[in-house]
Amino acid sequence: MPDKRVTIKDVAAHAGVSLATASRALSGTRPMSEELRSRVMASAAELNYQVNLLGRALRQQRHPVVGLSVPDLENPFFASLTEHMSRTMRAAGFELLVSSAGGSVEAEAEGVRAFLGRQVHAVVIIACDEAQSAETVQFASSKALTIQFDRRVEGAPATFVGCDNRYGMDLIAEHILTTAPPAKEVIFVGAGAKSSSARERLQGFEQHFPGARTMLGTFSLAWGITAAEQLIAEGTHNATLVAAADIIALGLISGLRSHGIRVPEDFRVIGFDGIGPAAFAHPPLTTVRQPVEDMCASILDLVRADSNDLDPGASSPHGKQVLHYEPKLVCGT
Amino acid sequence: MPDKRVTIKDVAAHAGVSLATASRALSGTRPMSEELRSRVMASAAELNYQVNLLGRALRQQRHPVVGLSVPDLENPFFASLTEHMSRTMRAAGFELLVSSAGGSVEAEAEGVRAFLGRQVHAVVIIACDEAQSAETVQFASSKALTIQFDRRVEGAPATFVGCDNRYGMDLIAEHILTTAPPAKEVIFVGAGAKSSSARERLQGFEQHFPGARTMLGTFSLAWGITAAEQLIAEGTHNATLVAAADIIALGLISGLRSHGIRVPEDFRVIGFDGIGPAAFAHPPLTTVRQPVEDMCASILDLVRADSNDLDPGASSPHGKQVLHYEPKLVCGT
DNA sequence: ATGAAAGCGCTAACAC
DNA sequence: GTGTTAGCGCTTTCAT
Repeated sequence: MPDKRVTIKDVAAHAGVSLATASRALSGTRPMSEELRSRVMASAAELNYQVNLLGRALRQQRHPVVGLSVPDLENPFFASLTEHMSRTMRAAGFELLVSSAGGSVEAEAEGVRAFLGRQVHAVVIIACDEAQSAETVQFASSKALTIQFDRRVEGAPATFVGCDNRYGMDLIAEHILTTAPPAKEVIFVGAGAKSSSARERLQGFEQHFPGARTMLGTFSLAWGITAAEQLIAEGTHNATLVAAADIIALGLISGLRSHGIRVPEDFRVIGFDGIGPAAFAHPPLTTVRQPVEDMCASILDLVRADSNDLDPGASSPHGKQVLHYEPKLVCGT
Repeated sequence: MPDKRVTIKDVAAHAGVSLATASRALSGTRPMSEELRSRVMASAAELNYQVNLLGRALRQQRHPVVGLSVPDLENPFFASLTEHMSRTMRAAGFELLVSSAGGSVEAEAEGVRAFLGRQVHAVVIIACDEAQSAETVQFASSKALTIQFDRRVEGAPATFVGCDNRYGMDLIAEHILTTAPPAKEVIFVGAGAKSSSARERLQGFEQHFPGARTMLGTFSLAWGITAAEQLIAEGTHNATLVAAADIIALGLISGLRSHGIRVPEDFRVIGFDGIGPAAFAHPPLTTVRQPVEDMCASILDLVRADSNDLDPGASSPHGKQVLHYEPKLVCGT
């Protein structure tokens, strides 16, 4: 049964001091006599006092809260990004609000609106849809520091932090060309062009393998399985499959093996992202690992820079920046 | 570049009405002339006005926000629970705040404190540690409606919503005894007793297979792989492995197969939870699926009941309740 | 139907 | 070093 609400007023009364003194004691922002301070702290503890951050934020006109919008937490890559962001922000004294769009742009918009209504210091958004999320990113940018993460939308004036997908494909192409039998067919199993990452990876692939076959679905295990079955039904043998994401690659492997096809003997499968389970696959998946830690650190820097910006909009260039991080090849096979 | 802050005062001034009128027009809480209302709405739109939820919450002394604390988002079962909670709450008009503890009870405590400071209507917590999280649950209970989800701590006066782990083990035992060759050794691969779910599943197993071997690690893919390697190193052949979670089961399969061992021919593996990837394994993992949707709906009911409770603590019994949901066997093999 | 004003909990000027 | 007070943005009596 929750306590009756206890405010700083109650603490002050209990300690026999003024509100200001109680506030100063609790936030430790001003020097004061040790005797009073400890008396206030004792009262606070006794009354089970907990600061009301709403009141504080309203008064201070700022609070250390960052909102993160992700497309879908069932996708392990996004779950991992969220976990890393959570750690990074917490360590730096920022609270992280998370909203999962569950694949819906409407839900995404609603989540971001809620962030802004809650006066978050910054919005970090992994956009659901390259086209349809643009409005949401635009809107967020008009209200708070907004950072696009991993996926970019068209023409929004918000800084982007993500990995260099083209370069990642360069690494994969190089790996294939230096290790695979040249006769082997190379097939791209990607996702529809609803996100910049899907598009860039596809384009990167096409640049290296012009005319090669491409199959597009969604970033999901299910699509990988479906694609595998399609390939089997068509009688495809012995190909190198380049997946646009580890989750698709794992689906491919699962789908191939369930039909008795050997990986990597019959089919070779290569992933992208570097999620945990990829390393544990049998054999370990060859993939391109995104430098998630570096990207999170970069976002923190941006948030901090804006935080220190006492004259907002003056010194810091709020223009669009693009911060690309280099992924690294992780050879499994 | 963010706008200068625009408040309801600006809207009122722009529309040439009082603050009260502007507020009523925007929240639609009172009847008023259509002409004024539309004028206010137009001004709000023109000024790109966005309500400040901090001010509203402070004034109303409540807001429709629920905090969810999870142990670790890299665990796909928790990611899935989070995704489901997000959908459920959003659909019901509640905003969901998510905090991931990343396995640390300190981080968990910090996250929950932040929730409470933010005056959340309810706290839903999947406790990290059966013993060490007790204090945090206790504390949350003293400040807001608190619901324990999936994992329970010792002696906290907070309602619990989760699946009936003992019953789940009954189902698994029955399945094994009716389908496996009796000679096959049965081994439990679980997690240390840091959570109630780990403990209950272990106890459920021991009840059906007294004296059977048990191996305890963590709820992770890595532990499943390690356990598999340990079994192989010992020369174990042909056993039925009961994993305490799908994620462990998937690790076991991966570990076994990487040494050329066939599943399910040589070893049979059974999981628990019913996460998505389990269904896509090859062959599909036999597991016990938790009724996640029902559990989320149940939590929503509890939150709503408390929400409607205008005289808090009077009608609703804020005592400890235990709501068990029945898992269902999903046969993969 | 509309406006004036109080006040949610908190902190930061400003007095003393 | 401590107290008094204004006010952050909002809703909601209470008047009119």
